[in-house]
Amino acid sequence: MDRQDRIKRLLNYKNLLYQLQNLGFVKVFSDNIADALGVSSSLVRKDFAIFGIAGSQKGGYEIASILAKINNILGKNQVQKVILIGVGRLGTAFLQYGKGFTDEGIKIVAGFDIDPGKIDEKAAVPIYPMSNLADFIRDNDIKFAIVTVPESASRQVIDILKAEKIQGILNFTSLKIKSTDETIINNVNIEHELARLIYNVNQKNKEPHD
Amino acid sequence: MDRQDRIKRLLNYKNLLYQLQNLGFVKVFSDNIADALGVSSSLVRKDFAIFGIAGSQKGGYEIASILAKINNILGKNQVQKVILIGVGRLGTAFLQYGKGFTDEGIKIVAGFDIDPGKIDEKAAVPIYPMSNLADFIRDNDIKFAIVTVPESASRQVIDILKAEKIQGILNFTSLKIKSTDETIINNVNIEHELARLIYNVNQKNKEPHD
DNA sequence: TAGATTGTTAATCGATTAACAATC
DNA sequence: TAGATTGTTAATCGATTAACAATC
Repeated sequence: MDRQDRIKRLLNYKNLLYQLQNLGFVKVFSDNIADALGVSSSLVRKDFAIFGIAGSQKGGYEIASILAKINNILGKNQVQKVILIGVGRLGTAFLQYGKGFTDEGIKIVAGFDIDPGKIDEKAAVPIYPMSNLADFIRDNDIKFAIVTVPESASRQVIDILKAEKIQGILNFTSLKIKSTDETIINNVNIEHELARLIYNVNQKNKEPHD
Repeated sequence: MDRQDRIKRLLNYKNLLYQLQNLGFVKVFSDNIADALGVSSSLVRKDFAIFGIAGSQKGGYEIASILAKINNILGKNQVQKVILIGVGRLGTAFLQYGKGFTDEGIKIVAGFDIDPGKIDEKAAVPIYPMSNLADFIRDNDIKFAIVTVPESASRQVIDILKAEKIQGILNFTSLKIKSTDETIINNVNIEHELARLIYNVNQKNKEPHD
């Protein structure tokens, strides 16, 4: 979990700065960012220094130029095509979400499912049968996939994606899959997020000083 | 992000051990767990030591007893009641998911929405209007909430939850909200997870040694 | 016993923080 | 100028790892 924290903070900086920009702000100090996000100002400056974001001792950092830099770091200049495997409840939610992802320079270009009842090749985001998956990835040069299949299908689907040289997988199944040299896998386990929240609250309630 | 990593690993140990148990395994070595999850065996033993899980130099660790201990640590002996605010696509997905959460000792007991069309007080998990929220929390002694409302409603909903003394919030809106002394907030930002995955892949592709 | 694994200590590593000189 | 903030260095902190004695 080395320097993933730094990129996580970078994404948080981006969100905050867009909000400030909407409020009409032009410049911001590291101290304000620190307060808003609950980190230290040293860390904000250190992060900015590492990502090559420069400020001035006069007016702090210019929001527009930080955002330009961050978007550049994130490669938002070009839209990233993503496919989604498993058009269940969760998968459908992501397909419908659409706009939000577009803001991040991300576009879900197709969904795939084994259930023939789910297929809809004419939809805004077309849903194809699994048999089309390999060809679609190759024909459209897809590098990223979101996996929202049931746990029982998880391993098999991910093996197919690896075989087709998908480079990045966002895995929502409860099976934690390790990254390989070829494919980076980001496991998101919503049950675990909830379990951890509950643990942290229970832990806090145990503390004597209330 | 101090010792949250340790509890995250604990949840991963739990999942793996249940799978091993299904396979008929009774005992396991720290080295096997380490290989399966991509961590070092020292770290597995250190984690176990810290959580009070003991093994033997003969046959390693007994799976059943690790699981009992982990479930005890996670407080799974008693079911945790959770409410969900915002019955949109994502919220519905979680409501339908049900079973998965039950396995974790978590039960979503009600949903809430401002849209009168969403209200369904007779459903398996009843959906109530927002006006019922405060009373429901008090009458049922609710400590945890999942927030899946649109970003525009996010701040307002979370303020209400805080006012009603909700102790833990799992926040899926893109607004990162800080925890307070009273309320722990776990922010899950799916756009960010995807953006980070893409960043990591692009970063890897940049490396000279391929 | 010989071999292998746990449990634990000390060393390492890296991230965060504190502090302050440089700068506007 | 005086005051305030950045950029950066050194100190701190804590988590991970390596190593090995104790143990089965």
